[in-house]
Amino acid sequence: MNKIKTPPNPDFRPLYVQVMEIISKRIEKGEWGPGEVLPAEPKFAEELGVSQGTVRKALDNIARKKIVVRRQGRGTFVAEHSPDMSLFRFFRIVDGAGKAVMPQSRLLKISSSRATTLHQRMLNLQKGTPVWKIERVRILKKRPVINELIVLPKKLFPDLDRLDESLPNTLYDFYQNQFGIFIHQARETLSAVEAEPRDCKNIRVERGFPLLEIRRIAYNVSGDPVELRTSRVYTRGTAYQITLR
Amino acid sequence: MNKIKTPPNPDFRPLYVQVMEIISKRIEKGEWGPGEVLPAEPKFAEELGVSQGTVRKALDNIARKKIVVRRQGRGTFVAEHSPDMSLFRFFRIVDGAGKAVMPQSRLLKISSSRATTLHQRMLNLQKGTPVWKIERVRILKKRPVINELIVLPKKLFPDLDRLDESLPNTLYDFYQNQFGIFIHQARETLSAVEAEPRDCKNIRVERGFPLLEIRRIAYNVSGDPVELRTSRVYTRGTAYQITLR
DNA sequence: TAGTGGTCTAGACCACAAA
DNA sequence: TTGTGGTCTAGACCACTAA
Repeated sequence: MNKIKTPPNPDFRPLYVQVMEIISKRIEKGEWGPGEVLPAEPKFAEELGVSQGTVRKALDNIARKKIVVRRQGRGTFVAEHSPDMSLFRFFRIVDGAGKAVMPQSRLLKISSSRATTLHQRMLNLQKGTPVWKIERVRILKKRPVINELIVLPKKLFPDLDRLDESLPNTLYDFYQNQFGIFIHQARETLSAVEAEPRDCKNIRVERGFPLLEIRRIAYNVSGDPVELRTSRVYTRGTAYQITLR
Repeated sequence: MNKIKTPPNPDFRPLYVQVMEIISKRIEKGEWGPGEVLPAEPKFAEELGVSQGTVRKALDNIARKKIVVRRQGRGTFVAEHSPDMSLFRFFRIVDGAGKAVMPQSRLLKISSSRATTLHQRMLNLQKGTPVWKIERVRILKKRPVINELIVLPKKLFPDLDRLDESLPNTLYDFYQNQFGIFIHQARETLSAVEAEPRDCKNIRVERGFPLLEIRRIAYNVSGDPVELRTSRVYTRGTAYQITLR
């Protein structure tokens, strides 16, 4: 390592920030996969020529960004999705009592298509790039409540259609295990819309009924958009809930 | 200080957590008001009988919770609201381009009332407790887009009606300056609803038009609910946007 | 028992702000 | 110049995990 710790330091950002960047980049490159253990703090300290305290501060910060998980007595691990945590981290739908719920999914169709102008802009794609379209209905207490359309670039999700039988309820652990794509952040844009014919059919409401439309763009660890998801939600007995701090 | 640092430590939580709690409580009690400077790290360290590093860790954590603000070379200050930051922290409405916007407000009415069953449950009040009701319309580019109803316990906001002329656009800095109430957190529940007669009049939509209803409960630093706010938003050219991490 | 992360200390130097 | 928070180090001990 000659990039850091050549006193006087040629890079004027704090050492621990540089260490954060080095380790984050190595995780992004896949040097350690989801769930794998990283070298211990003293190893990093020696390798990078800084004190263990500095490595600790760097790793603590990376852990706060949920890129790694620290476990006392065991080590520091690359974060991974589990069906369980998906529920709380990216899914904000609650029932009438304010409890988080995870509706079951019924897959309608996986089809092959090309990026529209909307997809281009949202997913940062070239015009006409091949994409997958996944249509699902999500069901709560035997009632269909969400009409869901997911758009994915084919390039990142090769042969997705062959896996349609094994498509699980929570997709982000599936993306991680099948395609090595870790969803790290998402931006959601919400509006109120009228039910269209497709909604009427899938979630059994009358034409024009007010639905909550959630448009989500999901990003990987590098900050590139990876998934575009549009959910149209029936909000009688369900709602979208979030805490602002 | 005998609560901490009497080796062997009778309280088995980490020292810095105990220090966090002590300082937080003293802020809650109002020992230092919004914007005021706290004692310096070495002062706290001596007073509490711990090292400066432990105080530092405690204050860093309190700062992450946005209860204090740290300024290099100046000191550590109790957090305060400004009209500017209100925009980004608790107001999630964006325009068509995804830019944060702050609509202007037009006050319709401040009235005196008593807590309904809903208010009781949401604001943790006794039945029939006196409350204020503030009705406002919020305007973006000369178009009314949000119909807003705010419910506040009278006890916490005495003589609010006398201040109706000076009611500003952003209320949380007003609550802080006029009533010493610092809004620290809020929970929002969103659903899609049909426009009611009142909405039709205030934001000029037809009966039944889909609106985004945002129901917000705002909490003070102690975690007690303080404000109940219902906003019904016209979402053509505006939307609710949030980033999940 | 050995190795991991978690806590705590003491002390040094730096960057920044105000008097 | 003084005092603040920010960074960095070195070393100690603790709590937890796995072999």
